[in-house]
Amino acid sequence: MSQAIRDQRRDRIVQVARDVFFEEGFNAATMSTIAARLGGSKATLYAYFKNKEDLFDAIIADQCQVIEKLLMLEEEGADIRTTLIDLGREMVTAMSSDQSVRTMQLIIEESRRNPELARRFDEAGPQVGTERLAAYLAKAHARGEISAPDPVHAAGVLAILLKGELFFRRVLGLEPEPTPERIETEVQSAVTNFLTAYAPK
Amino acid sequence: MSQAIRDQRRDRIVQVARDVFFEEGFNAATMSTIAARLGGSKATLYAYFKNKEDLFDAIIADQCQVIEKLLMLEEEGADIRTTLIDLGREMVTAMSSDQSVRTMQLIIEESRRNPELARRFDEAGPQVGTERLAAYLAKAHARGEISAPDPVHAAGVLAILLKGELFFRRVLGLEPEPTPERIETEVQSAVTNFLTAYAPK
Amino acid sequence: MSQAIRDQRRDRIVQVARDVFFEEGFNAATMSTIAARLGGSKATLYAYFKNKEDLFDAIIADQCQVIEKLLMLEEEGADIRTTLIDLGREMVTAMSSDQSVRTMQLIIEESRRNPELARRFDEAGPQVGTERLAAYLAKAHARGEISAPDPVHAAGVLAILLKGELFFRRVLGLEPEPTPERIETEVQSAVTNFLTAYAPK
Amino acid sequence: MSQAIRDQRRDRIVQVARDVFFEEGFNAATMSTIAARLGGSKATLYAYFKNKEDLFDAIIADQCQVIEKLLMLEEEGADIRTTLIDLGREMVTAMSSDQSVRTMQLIIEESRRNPELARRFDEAGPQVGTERLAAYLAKAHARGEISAPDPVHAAGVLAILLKGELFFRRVLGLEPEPTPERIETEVQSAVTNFLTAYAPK
DNA sequence: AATGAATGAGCTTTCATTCAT
DNA sequence: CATGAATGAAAGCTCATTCAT
Repeated sequence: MSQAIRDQRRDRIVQVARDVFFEEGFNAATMSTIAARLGGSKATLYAYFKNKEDLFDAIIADQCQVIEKLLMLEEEGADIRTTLIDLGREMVTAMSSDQSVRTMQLIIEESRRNPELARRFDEAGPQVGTERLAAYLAKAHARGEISAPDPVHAAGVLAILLKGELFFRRVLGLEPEPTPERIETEVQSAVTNFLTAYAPK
Repeated sequence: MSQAIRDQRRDRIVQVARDVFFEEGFNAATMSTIAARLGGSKATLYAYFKNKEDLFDAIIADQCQVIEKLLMLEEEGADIRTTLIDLGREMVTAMSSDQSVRTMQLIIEESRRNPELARRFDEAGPQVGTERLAAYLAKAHARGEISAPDPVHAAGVLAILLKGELFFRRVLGLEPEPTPERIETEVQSAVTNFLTAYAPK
Repeated sequence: MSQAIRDQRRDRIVQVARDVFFEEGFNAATMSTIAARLGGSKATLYAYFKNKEDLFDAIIADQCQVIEKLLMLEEEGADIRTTLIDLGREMVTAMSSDQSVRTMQLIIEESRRNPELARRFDEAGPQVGTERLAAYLAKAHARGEISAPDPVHAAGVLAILLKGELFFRRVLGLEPEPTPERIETEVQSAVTNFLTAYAPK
Repeated sequence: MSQAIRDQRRDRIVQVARDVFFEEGFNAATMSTIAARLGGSKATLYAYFKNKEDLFDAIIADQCQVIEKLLMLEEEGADIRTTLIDLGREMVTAMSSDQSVRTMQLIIEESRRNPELARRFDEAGPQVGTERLAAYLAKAHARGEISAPDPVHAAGVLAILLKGELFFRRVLGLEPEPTPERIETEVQSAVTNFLTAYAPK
């Protein structure tokens, strides 16, 4: 019971700290700010997390889970174009969300200090997406709908076409979160290009 | 004359400071470290740059110029595949160099404080590359070598295919600087995909 | 009955706290460490002792009792040299034990904050020893075995000869606990010197 | 020239810090207090000493020098009793001065953290004193004035007789700095006892 | 113009101590 | 009564920035 309360409090800390880290970046965010925003004292923070770095890591881990969950949609038995568009929409929406982009930016800021973070993010986000695409493309290839003898590589190409310039500009902070319409356009274009390049011979 | 000496000294500061910022990141790099490495005093630094932020901005501006210069190669009159591979190799080499990647990472770290930096980097690097591709693609379309009625968009697609997963992983710190062989493979794959997708109808 | 339990619990606290204070010193020892080692909570500690200082004082008081008990041996009717060696061995063993030396070190660390501690230690340890020596020397003087018209002063001299450089170096942390052989040598030398200096005229 | 000023400032820091450490002990003394007393800022302190421990070590080193200087008196060609009294007076005065006693107390407080300090103090103070006594006693033995075939051991005995109970009580904080009269009494008593014990056979 | 020295402000972290349960 | 959680206060240390020379 007490453990439940502790977990609940811990979650609140993670939430608040995430907001502060998102707003200010790792260095500019101070434990004082986080404690103040929490309405508690710094010492309480340290009762839950050994140090600032640990707290930060916990937040990134949490974000990785959140992002992983955004990629859970099951593909339907529709035709390949519709399916890829559905999968693509989901991926683009997830990866270009403020949540995901800001996480990436923080990870990049800290990647020198802790390269492990980037690895974990990659496994929870981009790689999960690419794997799911690869699985589907393998089946599509088997069904003769596309010609992708190396489905993993093909998935990489599709993934990058989906991310596109948009994602790149997002990470640089040059673009706001895209509207669903914008996402739709990007995804359509990406899938079209992909299907043309990988059309069955 | 005194001005020439001043400019020379300033350049040296920029050089040294760039090394330190690259090695340590914006926050971890201290004015003391830079001054020590320079063999001068901190006060001298402040005689040339109003503050740390200013110095950093100057370094990014300098890097933008450097990167821009890396993209100056003139395309030859060879066939389209060869030409695109040449251009692509140049772009990928430039964009995935430690120089460029580290610059991007620093810009991302500071993008909240100064979004203008990202804009300038984009204009000096990625956009220059894409524009040159667009110009060439327009001509190729006119010659009927590809079907790209919107050459700017096509250039965006080619650009992203060239950057590929590699570039993202580079920025996340997950990959070392690629070998020329690795670059060659990536470029070939990207150009092949592009030419298939944009083949003349 | 409840009081008995309380006393028992208190004793355990004193024991554990003593270990921690001995290992870490007053400042480095934290109430958290003590509570953790105790398997209880800090608040419990405060139910038994008003504050850290109080707890420390209790430990020193306890140590004084322990040390006092080490000096309880009754001297035998043997010849003076044998008797002084027996008494001396006991004193040196007691005073140069880790227990006693560490206590002295802690007292010295805290002597500015609470000079009373040193007084109590002195009364429980060194003074007790000296008094017993004085009592015996008075009798020996009466029996004409030595010439010590001021037996208290003579006892002081003997005491210091017994402690010797060894004790001094022990307190500075320059020597480990002496072996029985080492003690024997020191005691013999001290008693010899003493008996020569205080030989009956 | 600038170095001279730096050294001067450093000396002032050592002086002030010593006072604070003497008054408060290592742990209770804070860098803030020292800086405030200095009229400067903490950062200045850290420009001269890497950290608190370093500053403390410098102070102890300085005190060791001071104490060593107190033991520089050259013994005269007077008779042995007078000479030993002169040497003894000097030793007791030096070793029981507040300066020396407080230094020892601080060293004891820190001896667990840095046992090296105690060693250096021992070498600068007590050992120097004992060595000088040993040198003189060797000569006196050669002249047949005393019987001390092992002059080093004899010097140890004399040294401990000189320090006496007084010194131990000083270190425990039980006695104020002794008056010259008190010192005289102690020294006379010690030398008398020593000369009786080591009288030529 | 260049420098060595100085500093104010602030950061992370710790700890003795106290409540609410 | 015992406890887990919370905290105010402070400590050591750092750094961008500014003077005095």
